[in-house]
Amino acid sequence: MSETYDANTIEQKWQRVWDEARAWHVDNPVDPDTPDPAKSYVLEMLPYPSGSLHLGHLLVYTIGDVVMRFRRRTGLRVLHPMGWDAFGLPAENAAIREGGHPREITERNIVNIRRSMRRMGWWFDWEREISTHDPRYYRWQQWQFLRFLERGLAYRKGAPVKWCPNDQTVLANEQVLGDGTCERCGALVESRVMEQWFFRITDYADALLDDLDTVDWPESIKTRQRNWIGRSEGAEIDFRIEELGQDLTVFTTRPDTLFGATFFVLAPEHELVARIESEEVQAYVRHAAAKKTEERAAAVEKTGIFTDLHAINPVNGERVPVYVADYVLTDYGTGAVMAVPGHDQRDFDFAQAFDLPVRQVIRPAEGEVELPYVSHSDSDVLVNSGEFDGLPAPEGGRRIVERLEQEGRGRFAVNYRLRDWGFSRQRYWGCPIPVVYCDACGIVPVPDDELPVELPDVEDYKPKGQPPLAQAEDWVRTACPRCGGEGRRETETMDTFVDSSWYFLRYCDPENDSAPFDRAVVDYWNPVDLYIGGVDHATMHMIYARFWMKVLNDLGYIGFREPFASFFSNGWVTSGKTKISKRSGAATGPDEVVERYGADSIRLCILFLGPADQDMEWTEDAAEAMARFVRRLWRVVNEVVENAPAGEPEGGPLARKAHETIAKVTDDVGRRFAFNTGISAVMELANELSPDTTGRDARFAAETAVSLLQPYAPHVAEELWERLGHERLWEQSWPVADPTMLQRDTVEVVLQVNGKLRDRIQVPAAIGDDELVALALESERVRAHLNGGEPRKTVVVPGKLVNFVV
RNA sequence: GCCGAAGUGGCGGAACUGGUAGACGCGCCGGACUCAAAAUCCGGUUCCCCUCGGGGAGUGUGGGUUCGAUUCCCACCUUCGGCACCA
Repeated sequence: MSETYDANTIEQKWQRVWDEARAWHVDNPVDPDTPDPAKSYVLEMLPYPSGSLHLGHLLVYTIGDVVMRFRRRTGLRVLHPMGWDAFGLPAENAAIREGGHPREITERNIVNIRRSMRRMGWWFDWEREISTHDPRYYRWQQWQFLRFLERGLAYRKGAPVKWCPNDQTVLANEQVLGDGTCERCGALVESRVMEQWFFRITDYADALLDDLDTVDWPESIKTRQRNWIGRSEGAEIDFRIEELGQDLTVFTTRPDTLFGATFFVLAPEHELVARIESEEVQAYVRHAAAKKTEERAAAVEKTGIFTDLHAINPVNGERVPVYVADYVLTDYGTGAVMAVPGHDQRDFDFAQAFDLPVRQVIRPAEGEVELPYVSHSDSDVLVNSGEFDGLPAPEGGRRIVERLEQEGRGRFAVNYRLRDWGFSRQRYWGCPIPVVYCDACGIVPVPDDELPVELPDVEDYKPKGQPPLAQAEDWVRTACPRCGGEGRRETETMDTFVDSSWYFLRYCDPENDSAPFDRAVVDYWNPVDLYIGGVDHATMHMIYARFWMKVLNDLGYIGFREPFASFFSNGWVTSGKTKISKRSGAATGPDEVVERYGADSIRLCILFLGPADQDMEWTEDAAEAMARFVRRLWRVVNEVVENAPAGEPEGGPLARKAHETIAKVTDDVGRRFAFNTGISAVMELANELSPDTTGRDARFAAETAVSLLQPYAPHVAEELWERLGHERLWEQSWPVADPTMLQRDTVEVVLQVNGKLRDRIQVPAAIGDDELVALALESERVRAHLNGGEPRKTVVVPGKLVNFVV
């Protein structure tokens, strides 16, 4: 009897061995200019270094580790790095709350998490580790920002921004939740106009949309990005405001309804509205602007006010009243709409409330409908539309725009939901923006040779109207790089999404101190072959990173346009019905469960819970079950070592089963990412082994099970491999199923009558159809169900079944 | 409203291109070992009926295609997710 299984001892032993061998490291190629079909870049989204690992981390990094180990053993050269998304609010808030410097808190967390990661047996190339708060990293981010600035891709403008009164910072639209609260702290978000830094991501809207066709991502993720970009085709139409003698442009996707425009509406935030002198109008605007966006959206009753202005419909010269109403959104289109109450529910509601005319201009080819008629089909025709009457609606719309185009009063246009990316933050713990404000020269970039602009220490991280960096007076006051006069540094910092837009390039060349990276090395490894992470980053992070790559490509720094060739989106891990995330905190600490069950069992557990791309509920029962399996495997393999001789397998049933398992696991892990069924297959093979299984096939089956389990449970696999008399399993080629072993001499054939299973018989695999049918008809059970009659029809699936139809 | 994904035992889930539905695991039941318990091992476990040979039903619902449908088609219901007063 061998000693009992002790996870901790074994796991620590092998982790030492791997570290000594630097088994997790991969060198850059000697000749990066030669493309290498055997290279593979496997990357998981880098973690935010909060206090400790959570269950979500357990899943992502275990998936990545399993894929990486599998790919290595199939002969690929795999890059699998790790780094820290170290800047950001949580560390800063912790510093405000508990004192201390965000840097100290962050670096302490990094030490903890790195230790936990090694404890899990995850192989990351620690010689490539980076952290976004390291000046050696953000220096090159500043450098890239300056390149963007030179091309006008980074710019400053006053814009209404979402302002979190609690965090005292601007939020991206994406960081405001659906109920109008702050993603981070839950406070109600307000609207403010501020000078902000923006990246011109909207220039890339079409490229971001089109290039989705070139990547291998789940369709649902692509759809989310498409929704996010929100492209709609339509037309811009100029309405002359009679009293001001000025044109106002509206965007519409329904130019075919232009003749039905019976009034005109401006959003309260529209710049024209501010110039209206009427006290009544201004009172309404104040009232409307004070309302929260979501209240406005929820309101069924339309409110608004007449402005005394009139707009001239360019298509028919009609003079229609101009209203201000909060049902028109400032964020979409131009913030002004032509209202077509006959064919839009919102406009209709407003017309009813304000007693405005409703005109039908679209009619279904057959029959009448009640207004508003908002659905549309290709068979609809235009009515009450002058010379365009009788045209099918889509064509009519086109013709209307074409005519307006000739007259210079309209044009075909595309509108996007996507806004430019506002990336400045009024917070301390972020990458400084390397510009200087000079009264004489304006915005002056910091010269490349003065980078990095290092983040100075400040007394207090709490923003009080102005960014915390403003306190560092000595740092803020600096000579203007252009004229040498008095200048002031930018005190805002970059959104952390900038940090994560290019980190995967830096891993390729982390030590480079003359450039962000060497182009040849980056082009060798990239694009990332498999990116793994949560759906929560499907829009923001993954759109920003795609944008960044397109810009770098346009500027000639990289040779590709898409960062992530394929993407695996892992599910949410919940525990006790609460989401495990950095916000809600982990209910069960992974560190404790690892202590209790061992890393191998936990790795198996998190993957066995269910399909890795679906949400799953963490239970300790599963950890218990996996620990039981590992112990059983341990015992059984040790028994095999004692009882079963080594040598060529004999090709019996056990060897065959082993080969079948190889085929199954290879497919599950290598192609389908079905980690749970891969584990099941190994368990099934292990179930065939028992204390009294002997013979060379038993030995072979045990070796196969251990070898196949290695990506999942690397420590115990390595230990058992050694006990089976071999060395360095991690360097062994992945086993290949022998096709001849997958074929059987005899096969079980199912016999059906009218599609119902009636019997099973063993027949030679090579049997002919006629012979098989003859054998099938000998079955008593089949004959009983044929009731002595002859089958009307016989279907034979060779090697599988015979179906008699009566 | 539009778009996307999914509905299978008591539970998590399997079934890759239409071919033995319920792999693997949990839980439960029975047994072995034990003074006892834990641990471990062996057997059983979709439901209903049964004369213990079997028989019938069954993958959200209703239709369809097919010798045969969890898988394909149509309609519907439910759940989850994304987008949305988008003019």
